[in-house]
Amino acid sequence: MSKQLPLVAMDACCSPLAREPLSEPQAVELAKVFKSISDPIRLRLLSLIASHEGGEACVCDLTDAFDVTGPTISHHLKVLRESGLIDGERRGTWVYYRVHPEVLARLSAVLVPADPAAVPA
Amino acid sequence: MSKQLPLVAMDACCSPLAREPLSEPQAVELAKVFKSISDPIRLRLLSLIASHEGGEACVCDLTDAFDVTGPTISHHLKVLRESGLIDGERRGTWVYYRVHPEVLARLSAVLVPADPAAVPA
DNA sequence: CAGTTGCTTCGACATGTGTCTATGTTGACA
DNA sequence: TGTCAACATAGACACATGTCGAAGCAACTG
Repeated sequence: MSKQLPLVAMDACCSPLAREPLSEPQAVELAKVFKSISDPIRLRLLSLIASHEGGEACVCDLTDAFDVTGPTISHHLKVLRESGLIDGERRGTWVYYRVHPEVLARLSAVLVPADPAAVPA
Repeated sequence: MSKQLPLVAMDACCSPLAREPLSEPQAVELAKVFKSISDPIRLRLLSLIASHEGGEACVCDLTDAFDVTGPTISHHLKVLRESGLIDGERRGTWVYYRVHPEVLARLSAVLVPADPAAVPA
């Protein structure tokens, strides 16, 4: 269940996008991660897991929050897993997912604009 | 050339993803913006423009940095434009693009993880 | 005006993506 | 062991997306 990319996207990504031009390999890896959060259901899944009490959520909780079938949720969780954003663990009958905050933090850092005045309070 | 979405994605997006669950409309609008930066060429375009001297770059500069044709670059610039991330202005023969740092800043803010300890120095 | 250059738009095509139903797999429990 | 419930995987299909060549538009230059 801990099958995920080795966070390759994160090798040399912490310099903000607006500070210096991204290299092509950096862009390729970053694009994969951004693609994984460029779907409304995956964004809400990520948000539900990250904001859930205890920092983790059961798949059964997640499935109930959407109008799509179980396999579809399973597919989206797999995409998030393979991008390194979340990880799942089976405990008994249920599977619990939690986010990797470092990955989230690095994505956030990449998008910080060059102009400090543009950063909201 | 200033044809862009009215930044609808930004209506109520500044609360970090990990703080409270995203609403469905919020997720839909955010997903559009993230989708626009989920392509390696668009990420590099954004980075080239944002990090360029004076905060703006000519299309001619951008086209030279890639192995794809002019129409393809034009297409990617349109996608970035329609997501509200950049804006273009014609000055004489050339068209210059610049980023909207507020949009970048808000995307960055949404991705900030809940755990403060996870934010890199 | 005609020609040229910079950039965009159009139309076509191959590939990628989200969704479903059907089927596996894993663990609990009788 | 057999059965049930929770998730995952496989295969299929409609639709979206990235790319190109061809054509259009705008501005400079003779």
